[in-house]
Amino acid sequence: MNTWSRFFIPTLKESPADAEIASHKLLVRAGLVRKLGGGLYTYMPLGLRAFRKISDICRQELDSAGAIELWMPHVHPVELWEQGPRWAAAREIMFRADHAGDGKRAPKDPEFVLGPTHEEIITPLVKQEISSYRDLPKNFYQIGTKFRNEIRPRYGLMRAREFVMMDAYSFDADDEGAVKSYFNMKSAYESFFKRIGVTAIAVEADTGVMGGSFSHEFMVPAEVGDDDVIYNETSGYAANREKATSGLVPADLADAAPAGDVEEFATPGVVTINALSKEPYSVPGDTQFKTLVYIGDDKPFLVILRGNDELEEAKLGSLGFGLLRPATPDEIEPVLGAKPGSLGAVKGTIKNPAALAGIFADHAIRLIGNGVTGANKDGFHLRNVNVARDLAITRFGDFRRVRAGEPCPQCGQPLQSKRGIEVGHIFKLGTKYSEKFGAVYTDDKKENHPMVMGCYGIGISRTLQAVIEQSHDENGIVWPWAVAPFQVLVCLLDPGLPEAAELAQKLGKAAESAGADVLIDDRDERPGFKFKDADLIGIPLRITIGGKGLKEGIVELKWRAKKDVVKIALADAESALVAAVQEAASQG
RNA sequence: CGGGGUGUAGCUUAGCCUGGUAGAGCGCCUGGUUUGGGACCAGGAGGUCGAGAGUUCGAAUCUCUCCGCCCCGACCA
Repeated sequence: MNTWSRFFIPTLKESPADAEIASHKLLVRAGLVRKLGGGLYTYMPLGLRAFRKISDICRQELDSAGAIELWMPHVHPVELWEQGPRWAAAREIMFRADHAGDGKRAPKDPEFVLGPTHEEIITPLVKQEISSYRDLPKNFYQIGTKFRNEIRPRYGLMRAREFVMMDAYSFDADDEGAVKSYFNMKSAYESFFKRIGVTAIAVEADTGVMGGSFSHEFMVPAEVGDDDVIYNETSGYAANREKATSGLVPADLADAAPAGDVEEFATPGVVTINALSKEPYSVPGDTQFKTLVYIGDDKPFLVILRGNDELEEAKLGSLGFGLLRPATPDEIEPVLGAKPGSLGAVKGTIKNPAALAGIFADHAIRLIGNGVTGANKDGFHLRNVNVARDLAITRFGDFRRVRAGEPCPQCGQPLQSKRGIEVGHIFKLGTKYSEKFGAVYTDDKKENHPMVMGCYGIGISRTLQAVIEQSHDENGIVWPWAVAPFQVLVCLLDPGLPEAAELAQKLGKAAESAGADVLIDDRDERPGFKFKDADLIGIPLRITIGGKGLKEGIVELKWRAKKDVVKIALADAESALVAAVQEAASQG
């Protein structure tokens, strides 16, 4: 049994200056982690215990879902990444793992990188090992360290450079199987989050640099989250804002007839939607066309939105470019013939249309019908611009950012929005990686097919912090039973009293045999000090043994999550403690 | 990488504007008094003031460069 004096829990009265949010402060104050550098943390003994609880439960849930654990290297030969489908985008967040010396080896490009995830490793492995439909499906997973050179590490473990992730990769013979694997993992995730006592909701998500066809994120609702979840309680619709759609544009909307000929008018000095909406022009934002210029794999392209809509940059991913960025004014003028502020996509006004990779319009501009846009001539705009007649659109798509209050795409009721922490992600990848790496199998008709993949991640270290963010009060952490580093704290107020110390041992052992992890606070400290520490580190069940209580013939039982203290006669202490442990364990 | 901030003992910080002996609280060590919600008294250890250069008789303080860290933006588990 662990005693506090022998264990190591360096608690702090004050919050470290560099911690901003509650969970980060508590991680440090409760002695769970210590910082080495930006985004680099040591898991202290107590923190490691909670961390292990989470990863063990994760492992159990994946095992019972039929996934198979393995362990892949963290150091990767760079060639695998160069061969993979996303090297251009992925290399920006990857650490190089060059040799540290300088003399012996000829300087050249990095030979090794540190793994940010393992598609590029597992796919060649499976190509090598599996070639028959008889060996499919398979789902491999590991729980290990990942390295990402985040531009901005943040909030402690929330976005770290080195972090621990469960990553799984499924391989199926066909699409139907892949969908089955996908939903199998989705339900494994759901039971995982339920077991660790975390509210995490699955939302539709963008596939990002991963590629693939569809995807869900698991979000822990929290003010400090980095993501916006757009949802509607009636229909159950929930999506990351990057992916969210709305019912703003009716499916049966007819294109407006032209309202008249296109006319040019002078707008000297007007370079914003807002300026054009004011006197003397008074063109409302929702009747203006906004023309944005982006560079996709070195070629410019246009995106057209309603004037008062914002571009949801992630949605440009559907266009299939590898690298995307906004164009600079210097890049825009030679192509369109004007500076930003007077841009448009009206046929015949674009200076060098051949240079464009395409003109992509958001569906919502069809609501405008006839509107105003830039003339591609500095200081001039065009009116009576008709969507169907005048704009040189390559194709329509969903590019705008959805706002709260717009109609839900499923039920039409207003959408709502809240912040969330992304703790898990599942992707149906398709054959993107298997084709690239030649992971094919032979079916029962002797035909070869690429395997259909899925990939799955849970940020274990991030989840640890999300638990704290979701479960704390002004005094400290309130651990859910299943992930608490210890579940029972025996608070020994008078460790010098032999009968008290003896009782602590006896009750501790009883709780242990009932299945709890027990910590005895045997330190020679004042009671108030020990209670403060107990609240801070958040052990769910506290049993207090003190000289005073012993004289009265009682011990005290207190749940961290509750206010009241229950006094229990000495004779009943053991059975009451065991019953409490069993009850907590059964409720999870 | 752009914008903003910050760096003084293990932690939280004062001092910087207006240059002149580095100070406090917590924590730590010793002794004593205390002991049911972060005790008190006395004594003590602990600081290249992020690094380098410059200005100056003299720099924590002023100037420049670099570095670290934090926050806002884009990326992600």
